[in-house]
Amino acid sequence: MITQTEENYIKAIYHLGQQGMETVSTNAIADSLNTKASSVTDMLKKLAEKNYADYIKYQGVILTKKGKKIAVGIIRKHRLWEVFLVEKLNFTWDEVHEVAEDLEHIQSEKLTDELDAFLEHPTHDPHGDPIPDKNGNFKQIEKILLSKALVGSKYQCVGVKDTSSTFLKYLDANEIALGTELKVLHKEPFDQSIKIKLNGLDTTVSQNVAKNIFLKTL
Amino acid sequence: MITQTEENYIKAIYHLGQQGMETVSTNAIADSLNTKASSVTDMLKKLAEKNYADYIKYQGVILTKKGKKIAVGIIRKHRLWEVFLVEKLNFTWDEVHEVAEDLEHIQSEKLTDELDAFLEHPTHDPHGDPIPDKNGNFKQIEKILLSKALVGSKYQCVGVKDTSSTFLKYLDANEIALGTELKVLHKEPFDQSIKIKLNGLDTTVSQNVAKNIFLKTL
DNA sequence: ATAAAAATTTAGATTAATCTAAATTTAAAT
DNA sequence: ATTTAAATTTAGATTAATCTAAATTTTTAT
Ligand SMILES: [Mn+2]
Ligand SMILES: [Mn+2]
Ligand SMILES: [Mn+2]
Ligand SMILES: [Mn+2]
Repeated sequence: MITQTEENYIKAIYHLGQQGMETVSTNAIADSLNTKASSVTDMLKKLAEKNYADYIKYQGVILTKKGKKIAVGIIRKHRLWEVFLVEKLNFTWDEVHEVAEDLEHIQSEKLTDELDAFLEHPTHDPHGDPIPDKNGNFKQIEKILLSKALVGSKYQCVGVKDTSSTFLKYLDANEIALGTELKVLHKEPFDQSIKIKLNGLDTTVSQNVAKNIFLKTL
Repeated sequence: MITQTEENYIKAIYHLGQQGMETVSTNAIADSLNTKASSVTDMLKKLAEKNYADYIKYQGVILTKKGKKIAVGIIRKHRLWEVFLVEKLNFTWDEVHEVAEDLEHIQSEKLTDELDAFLEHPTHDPHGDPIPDKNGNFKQIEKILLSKALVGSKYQCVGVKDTSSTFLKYLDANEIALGTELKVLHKEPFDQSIKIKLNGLDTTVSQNVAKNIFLKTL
């Protein structure tokens, strides 16, 4: 039996460790879950106790195979629900994350698999993130951040890092969506802002924005 | 802020009080939620404290207007999800209740209303129970239990009281479904079992079964 | 009207998740 | 190599939900 709270911690560890391969610090988890470090320590002991994670005092935590499997299952559900909300229930991409945060904890293998089939086995969620299949497999496509793109090259927008409503609404307002093509015109040395050609016209985005847009080379 | 547990208690009180009009006893709630009476007492104090219910020590509990509104909202979600699972995700009517028990607690007005629209505003769930609309309104159709039906009369099956998987599977095996027409042939005085004509042939059902099938007079 | 039975509440514990403040360990800086 | 700072853990409390066992109230039966 696994609680919703345990699931949220496991998912956070997975994401912070980039697929659960790296060791994750107590404070990083506390920040990402908006809790205090002492609460995290308590939970890490429990997760280790239940064999979802390997944890060494003061040294950080890393998911076990069992923990990774749980994480991928939750992420699969989260992303499938996001697709459902956008494709079937008229949600916009900035509205889905919060609701999916709860729906991802519903325990029913049949529900998940039938939802997957109903949506015709989508491979990516509304933010461009890949959806694990029933066996937990998915391929991360080659993508780079706009902040690391090369001046003069052409790219296609394939994902976002920040999925907050404010950021996604900013992208909407500036007509940046998944699939949008752009060319990097200039990178300002002073503040790292980037000028791009987008839908015919020139736009400048801040470094903060550039660090949250994933691109694929064209 | 309302917890999932509080919601489950409120729903139970609503159902036990037949739309929350009657006073409900501590033990009745404990039975229906599989908890102990002492736990119920604690929760009743809390529900009263939060103005979801009026509670008098030793005298029972009844929902306030605020409590009833919560209850109807949860029931609306529960039944909409049941329709979704059957209509869109290939669940059978005996599989939906358990999952809906969790889905009913997802808090998102947009989700509920869009789901309602996506399903084309269904009026009844897979067990024949009416689905409250956005304002909490619904009409209970005139229905009687098979156990109280008149010998010689014709009826149509419009609902079930027990929604357990075992009971619903029994009905499937005996080809009794919503919409099925039947005629009451005989009521056995000894054990209250009832002989009915169903799909052309004669069947006998126990009193226990008869007490869980709702009929509409034809 | 009493006594016995049933229902309900209280008292005292337990488990999960969280917090603040203090103690400890590790990392960084002189 | 010390000292200082940062990160992490421990100690001790708190809130929600639950339980068992004991006490109280209400109901039922004599
Ligand atoms: Mn979550
Ligand atoms: Mn997403
Ligand atoms: Mn429920
Ligand atoms: Mn139902």
